[in-house]
Amino acid sequence: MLQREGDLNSKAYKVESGLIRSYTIDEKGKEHVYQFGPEGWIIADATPDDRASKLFIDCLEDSVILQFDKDLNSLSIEPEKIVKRLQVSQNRVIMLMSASAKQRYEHFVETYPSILQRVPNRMIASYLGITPEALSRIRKELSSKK
Amino acid sequence: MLQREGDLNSKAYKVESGLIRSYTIDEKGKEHVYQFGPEGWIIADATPDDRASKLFIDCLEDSVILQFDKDLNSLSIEPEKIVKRLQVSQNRVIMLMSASAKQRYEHFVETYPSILQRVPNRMIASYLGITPEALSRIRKELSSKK
DNA sequence: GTCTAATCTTGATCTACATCAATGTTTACC
DNA sequence: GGTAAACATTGATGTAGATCAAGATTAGAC
Repeated sequence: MLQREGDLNSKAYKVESGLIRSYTIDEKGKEHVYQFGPEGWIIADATPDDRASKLFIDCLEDSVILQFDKDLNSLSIEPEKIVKRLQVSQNRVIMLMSASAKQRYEHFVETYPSILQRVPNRMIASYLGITPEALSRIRKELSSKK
Repeated sequence: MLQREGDLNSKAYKVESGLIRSYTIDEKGKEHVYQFGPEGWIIADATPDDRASKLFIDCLEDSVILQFDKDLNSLSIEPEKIVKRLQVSQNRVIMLMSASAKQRYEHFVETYPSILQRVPNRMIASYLGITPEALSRIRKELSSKK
């Protein structure tokens, strides 16, 4: 566990090896995966530094993580990385608003085939914004089609 | 209309006055508002510059817009603005995944009270990821509570 | 290996929101 | 100021995906 909800929020985590994730827990106690972070990715809570963090961050595999301050002046985070994250986030919003659960799953499979192998289905479901049961049925349907 | 889906995607738009919006149109022809841009905001499609744009951008009011290249080297966009947009986007994803339509509407009302006055309800609905009918019923329910 | 706990699957039922259709209400333009 | 078009509301019905519950499978810990 690298960071909890409510923690001070000034750190970013660069994944050297392994796999981490960031997620929220809602009022019903349900987890919602915001992001997976495989090797090379930087994971951080984008809420302002002086506010309490909204995200939990933890490791899904044995990992080597570089922790550093995310303040802008130090420019410790490359701007392209931020823009890249914005791309991902924009895409995610559009998918959540306009695509069905099945379409979102297919898109995930195409976009992150390697992550698919490495995390349990319930976390994929959580990332997609659906329940494990719904994902199971989608997978069944897709596999029978082939 | 400032930008269409499929256009080359190297521009950002700074709103001096007025109000603009970015949105997608899905395969069924339905609009999905990605962002509203009131005075002071910068609106751009975050997809890579060399790819075709996924977003339409147009004006909702008579507006004065500054258009400029969004390439990073020129640093024409202040980094804080990008981080700010990332915050908004992260929040949006979390809301879409974990909150009901009613909660999302209440959050919108608190966060962007001024925009509420300036755009038709159907665009608010679109931003929230629901239909105008659903929004109408939510509003009815909330107003009767008071 | 065996036992326990986590995960995945399957079925039955429920619900939030979508869709469709009709009517009412603004808005804007000649 | 009348009239057409856009927008908002309301009701009836449909549906994707949630929830609940019960097995089946897999994976770690000893």
